[in-house]
Amino acid sequence: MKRYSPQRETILKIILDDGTHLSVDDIYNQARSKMPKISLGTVYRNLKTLEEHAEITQVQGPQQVAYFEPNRGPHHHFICRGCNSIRDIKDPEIKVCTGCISKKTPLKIEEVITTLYGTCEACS
Amino acid sequence: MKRYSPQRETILKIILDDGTHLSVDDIYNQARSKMPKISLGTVYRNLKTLEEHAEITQVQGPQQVAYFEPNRGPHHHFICRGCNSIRDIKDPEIKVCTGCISKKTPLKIEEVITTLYGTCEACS
DNA sequence: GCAATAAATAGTATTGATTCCTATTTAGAT
DNA sequence: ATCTAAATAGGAATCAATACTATTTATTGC
Ligand SMILES: [Mn+2]
Ligand SMILES: [Mn+2]
Ligand SMILES: [Zn+2]
Ligand SMILES: [Zn+2]
Repeated sequence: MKRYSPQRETILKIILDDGTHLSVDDIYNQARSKMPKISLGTVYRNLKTLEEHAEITQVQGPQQVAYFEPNRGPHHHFICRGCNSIRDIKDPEIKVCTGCISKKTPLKIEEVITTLYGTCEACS
Repeated sequence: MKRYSPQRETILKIILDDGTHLSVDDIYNQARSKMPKISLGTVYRNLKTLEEHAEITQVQGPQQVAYFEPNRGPHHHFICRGCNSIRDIKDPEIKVCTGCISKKTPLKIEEVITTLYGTCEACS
């Protein structure tokens, strides 16, 4: 982190306190209630910086919209096609054998993202 | 398919003939070389229709860009972070135990999408 | 403390993929 | 041949994200 700023602290705190998956707009609105003059560009810039420093993680939600959550180790996501809600899946059944794949291709695999789509209880 | 149109046939043929993963712009440009007056809106509309009728599949590429390919059964994708190229991964090692998960959650899982990110040979 | 300076910000404009709108054309049915 | 719902071309609008820029602010060295 190159420099400290109250805006960055505010944004990080919002994400840590919430603990779930927040859209940029969620974060922007919450931040504005604390710092009315904060700009949307600042939110985007800091989200990027915080992600680069591994303090938060970006999750690609439905319709290409980004969501952010605190870094809490590798896990997967379930996205409800009814209400677009996102929730964590920690089930270790979802495990990809990266090593096995690596032996068979000349590709360097750096990350594997598995996302489950379906219908949540509320939308059933 | 509600109705036939030469535009739709042209678009489908481009995707079937190519066989790889084409961006909307790729498809639009190829289509224009055959039908100079075709509009971008028509390309988007038909891609959506063709996908709804399961003749093609949409792949979500990097940076919110959609790619399309012929329907050729379930498989996964590798996306190179260097050149943004997409390629198929058919390795059966990538297999998620949907049944196992289903037993543990009240969520209805309808689709599991696994995407691998990394660096291709050319970009290494 | 006090400049110097590099980083960060607010506000605004711009981009770029996708969708929407509407008058016109067209494929398929009777 | 006529009718009508579906599809089209062309353009405007949307919307998340980024870029730009003048101004503010945190940090470093005196
Ligand atoms: Mn999560
Ligand atoms: Mn594919
Ligand atoms: Zn739901
Ligand atoms: Zn590459």
